[in-house]
Amino acid sequence: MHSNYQKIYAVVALIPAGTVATYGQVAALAGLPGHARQVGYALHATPRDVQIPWQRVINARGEISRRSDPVFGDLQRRLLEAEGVVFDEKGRVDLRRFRWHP
DNA sequence: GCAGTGACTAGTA
DNA sequence: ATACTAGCCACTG
Repeated sequence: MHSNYQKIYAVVALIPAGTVATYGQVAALAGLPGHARQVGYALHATPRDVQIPWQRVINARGEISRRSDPVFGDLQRRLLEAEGVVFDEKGRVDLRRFRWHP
């Protein structure tokens, strides 16, 4: 397991319920500025035994990023809504309201 | 080693 | 406001 993945997982684990963080934000907090794409890749490759709130990481536009299997996007939105995160009519989150401020 | 890929982003039009 | 672009960089075959 790559240590950078562990750093990313550690940061994601800190995001409180009801808030979200962007890929770039997670990368920067993990000490890996400019590695936003790797955050997405790391989450995609998260082992089942590593349990982290992956649903709280969204893109810089406040929306859930498209992936190969859309079913995970639907799951992500439902998980966030269950935590109190509100989506607008275009499926976007107001980052001014819900972004995590560590 | 090289080329393709992707849960990204900031800039430009 | 949306659409496209270039830059990004670890992973994979």
